[in-house]
Amino acid sequence: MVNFNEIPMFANLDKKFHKELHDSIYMKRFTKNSIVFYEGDESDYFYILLEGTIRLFKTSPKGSQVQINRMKAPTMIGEYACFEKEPFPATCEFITDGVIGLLHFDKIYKYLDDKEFSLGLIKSLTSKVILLSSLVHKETILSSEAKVADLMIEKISIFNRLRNNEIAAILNLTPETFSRIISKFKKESIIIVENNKLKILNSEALYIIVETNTVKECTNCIANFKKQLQLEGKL
Amino acid sequence: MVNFNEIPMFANLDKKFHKELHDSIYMKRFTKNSIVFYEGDESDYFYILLEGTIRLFKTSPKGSQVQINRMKAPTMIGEYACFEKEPFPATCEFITDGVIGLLHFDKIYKYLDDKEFSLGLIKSLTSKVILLSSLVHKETILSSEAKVADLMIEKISIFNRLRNNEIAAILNLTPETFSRIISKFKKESIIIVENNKLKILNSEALYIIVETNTVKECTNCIANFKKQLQLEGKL
DNA sequence: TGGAATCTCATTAAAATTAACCATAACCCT
DNA sequence: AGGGTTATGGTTAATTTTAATGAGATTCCA
Repeated sequence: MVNFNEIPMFANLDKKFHKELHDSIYMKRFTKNSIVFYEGDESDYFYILLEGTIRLFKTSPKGSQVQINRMKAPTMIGEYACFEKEPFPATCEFITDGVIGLLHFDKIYKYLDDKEFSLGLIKSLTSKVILLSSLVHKETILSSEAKVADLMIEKISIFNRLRNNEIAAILNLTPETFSRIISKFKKESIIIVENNKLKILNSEALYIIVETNTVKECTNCIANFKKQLQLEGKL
Repeated sequence: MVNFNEIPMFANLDKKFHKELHDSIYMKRFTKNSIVFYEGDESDYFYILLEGTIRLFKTSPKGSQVQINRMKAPTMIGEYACFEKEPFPATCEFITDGVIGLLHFDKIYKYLDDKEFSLGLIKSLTSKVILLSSLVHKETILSSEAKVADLMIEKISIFNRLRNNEIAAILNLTPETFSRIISKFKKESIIIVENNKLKILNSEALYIIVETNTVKECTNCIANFKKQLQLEGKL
């Protein structure tokens, strides 16, 4: 049973449409790792993620995956592709089990008479633009180190929730590169791991990394060296 | 004098609004190379490009520019940033002389009552999503060679209209890399330049480059070598 | 008006950088 | 113990950076 009040786009849609929505929406259940649609597919349906988490990714000719983003229910997927009658630019895969609601484009068109619905759709689209534009920023401006530093600043919780493999995928880095960067940050005393929780010791350094795209080799080396000498009573 | 019928978003807006638009729009003239707004600026105004051509680009910490796209009048610029109250993700610079119309966000909000206007705005947003998603594709999936090949397939005219410098900027390549790729394509007899016009000799090869991301080193070398030998009568 | 000086753009080569790729070892946990 | 995960070393590929050069155009001024 779908509660449209929970879905931002439909929440403010005139209630008279809700009954009709219930009748015209087609529900489909997916298991973990199953594919909702492939990059290049076309569709006349809106995909509404009602339950679970999905990820969108592109596949390069060599087979490597570039992750666009992860999305949690409730949200709309690929609505612009439908509006523009364009093929999906990415593959959609479930990370968990979940449910997708399918709604034919023709229905949507009718709802645009409702200002609140239009506004909801516009909001949904603008948030996609923001998302893509931040992706462009990450992929074109930030170096690998800056990507990691940026994620630490923005969403430190991810580092304690997900495996390093998955974080690397989110950042479109190889696990090796990611691991090396983490090691480097530890060596620089920018971060530390205490009882399996990552803690930021020097957030100033992280900001500098994001802004300049580089970690100065051994920022704290001299300071550490002095401390070492002090401990040994030589200073 | 602005003709709103020429601007897709306003064209279908109820005519009763046109008079009001004329009164509330603030026109600003720009010269070539002047900046409309900088990456990070915020604004409560819609920017409507009425005359001329602009380009949007990001600047990396090292000072290099990543071009997002070029746009010709008439079009809307950065409408999503305004909707989301987000800073502009890129700098906007005039390539030619031109005119921008500024319209306060509050006005826009009112026009959303008009379904055609909403739809126009939605269209404008979806086209931005498509644009960004194709940019993501170019920057994350395509190799340098594939980028050039792709542009040759999609818009050969650009190669005869713009300087190599500018084409390189559009593709976010250094002029050197771009030049090398062009030389390579010539050597591979994929393209040829006749009276300053670039012509594609082997479009099949271009498609293969885009799909596989690589030019097989000297695809035609063996064939050419055989031909050479035949000409010399040694075969 | 001719020609030197200056600029811009294009090309080429060599060096440096970044991050992926490959292989292998270490590490955990259940 | 063994599979998934993480770490690390060595190598390679792609592209940028730096530098040098050339080819046209433009300016400037005697």
